[in-house]
Amino acid sequence: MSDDSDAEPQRSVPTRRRSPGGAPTIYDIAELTGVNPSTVSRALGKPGRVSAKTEAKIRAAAAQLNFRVNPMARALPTGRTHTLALIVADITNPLFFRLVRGAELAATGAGYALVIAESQESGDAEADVIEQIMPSVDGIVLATTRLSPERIAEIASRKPLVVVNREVVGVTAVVPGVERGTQALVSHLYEMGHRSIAYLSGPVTSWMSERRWTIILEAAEALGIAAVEIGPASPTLSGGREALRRVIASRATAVVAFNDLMAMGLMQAAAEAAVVVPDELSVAGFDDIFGSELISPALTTVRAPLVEMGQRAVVGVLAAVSSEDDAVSEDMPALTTELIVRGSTGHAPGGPFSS
Amino acid sequence: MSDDSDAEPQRSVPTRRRSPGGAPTIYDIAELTGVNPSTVSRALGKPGRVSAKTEAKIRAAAAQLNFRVNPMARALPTGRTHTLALIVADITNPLFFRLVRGAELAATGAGYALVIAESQESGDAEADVIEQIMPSVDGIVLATTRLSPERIAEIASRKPLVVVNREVVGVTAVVPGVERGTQALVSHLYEMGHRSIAYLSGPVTSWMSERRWTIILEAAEALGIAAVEIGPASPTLSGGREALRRVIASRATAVVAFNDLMAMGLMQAAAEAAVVVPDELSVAGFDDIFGSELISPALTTVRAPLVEMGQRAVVGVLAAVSSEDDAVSEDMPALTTELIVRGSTGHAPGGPFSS
DNA sequence: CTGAAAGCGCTTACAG
DNA sequence: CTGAAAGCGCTTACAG
Repeated sequence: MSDDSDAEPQRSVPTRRRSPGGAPTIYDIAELTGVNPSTVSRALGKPGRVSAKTEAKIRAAAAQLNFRVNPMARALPTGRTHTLALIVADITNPLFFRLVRGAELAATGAGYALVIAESQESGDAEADVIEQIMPSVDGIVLATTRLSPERIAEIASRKPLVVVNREVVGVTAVVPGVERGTQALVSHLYEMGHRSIAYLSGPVTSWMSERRWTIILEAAEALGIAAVEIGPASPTLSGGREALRRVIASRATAVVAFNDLMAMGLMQAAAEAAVVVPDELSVAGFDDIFGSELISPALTTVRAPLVEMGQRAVVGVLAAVSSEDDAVSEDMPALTTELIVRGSTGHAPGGPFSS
Repeated sequence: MSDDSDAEPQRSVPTRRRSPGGAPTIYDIAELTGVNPSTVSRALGKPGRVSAKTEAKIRAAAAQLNFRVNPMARALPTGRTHTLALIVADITNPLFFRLVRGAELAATGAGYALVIAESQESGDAEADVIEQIMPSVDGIVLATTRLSPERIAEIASRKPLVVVNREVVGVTAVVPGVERGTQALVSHLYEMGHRSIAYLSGPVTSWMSERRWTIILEAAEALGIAAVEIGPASPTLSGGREALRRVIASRATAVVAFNDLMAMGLMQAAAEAAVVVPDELSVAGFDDIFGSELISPALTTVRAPLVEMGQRAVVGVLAAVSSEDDAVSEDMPALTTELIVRGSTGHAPGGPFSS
């Protein structure tokens, strides 16, 4: 009686998909193994919640079907997307490469995907980008400079957030100790005979630029030498280039730029203006980005542990994500900075060692 | 009778959330405006499907509640995540900065998020990463070198995919025309008196490395000069450094590296070995990455339009995503490469112009 | 240990 | 133009 036109309506078995998207679901596995979908879910989730035998069957079926849990479907009931956002100001700034790599490593290692978004050095864009990405992620690493502390605190109240290279009250921060490297830099310049140092600052909104200047100022005061702040300027090659004139006018014999990019711009402009580095002007930067070693003379810089900073920022976010506890206590050893002396700094002109 | 212990059980009104996550939902808007949630969904989706009046009310309420559609929830019924993946081999290779920026621009401009994943120059990792990210994205841009054409074609059969800097039958590719810049480079070297050129190749699996070598070989043959391939080598600074010995041994007077990073490594090693560039050895690379201009002497290179390539790759994926049509026809003007002559190439030693 | 049910927040035929 | 319902693929109390 295999008659298709049987009067009796076929019992409507709720044949769950084999979805058009093609991807197998837990229903396929359930069908294949003869268990309930919820059992499949349990077996594939935390182990030990299902008999070893059933679990083995289910895992085998999952493997056979090449099953992957649908992250979207999982995110809905759990509220967990297993995705983190890293917001940077400018993707093309080499500073971010190592930071991104560190964050990537830590995120991937924990089974999280990392969405990288760029705020294009604009405060409004920054806020928009964050607002837009927020619902898709479990937490955020913020490595930008334009947002106000109030906005940041507000975002932190909504999602786990870690800021990099700045401090905001009540928000977890990953900031290397700048003192060590920076003081070493000023001492180094002092020993080379410099008695007047210019600091070329970055964006006004940059907490880190402010911080670096403060330390330079204090170190200069302690040594009894002159220090002057020039800027603010764009934290880019051109920001550095455009500042050369003011640096020269300051009569400082050494200039420390907010970052390596600016320092390099300064050196390029100096070369074009036939100002010899370091004989006539010593130049130093911060971060030790790719290229610092390549430029000629190679750039003296205060190196930051960027890869580790990226990793740590992600670890911090993840800790907040899982503990759901707002109180994120940090017990990790302090991150610090280190002076790398290269050819761009030398004896002060007119001093006892000058040629 | 406001007695809590009222015997009559309270009618369980299905009070829809005001979710713990805090984010407002379309149910909140529906409640606030007195319409059905489905109407809210329609009003906020494609316009014109709801009366202007209702839509206005709904939009006002949405704005008031600061509503953002939950991308996960939307992805489930639609299958669209509004997220794209960009897979790169090595995030710290400056080559990718401009590519990433272009991709970012195009994606963000289209309302898509971009997930960046790194495959760490390993074929297995590459496959894993892709497999893992697949369910979360609507399409993929692949800028890696390790995957076999078969694997790539297989992936392309499952999701919209665009490959960058390589060609795979049946898969949309964004590849700049290498001929122009490369031929110009060989001509330039020829005119400088070079009669023997070495090509330092990248990974064996690199389609683009092969392609560049082919063109150099053909150009050299056409000019009647010698060309030799050295390698394969790692597409990194150290890959370049380690190859110097073999380059010298080849007696070629000019070396063209697979990419700028390798060319720079070669120059660093040359400097350490007191081999003067370009007087004793001319060096050139590909891509014109950040740093090429900074190294001394500055690097002669064949520049690729990386930002535009990134944009175009995303546009290509998006086209496939929306047309759902496998036949992606490309009508865009060809992308091309351009020779940038800088200081690292000069007259061949021993030639009529040599010092 | 396992099944049945409800729900995550949205979309989309299906009626009207 | 709008409402009611079903469903996307998963998770997780609730029973047993």
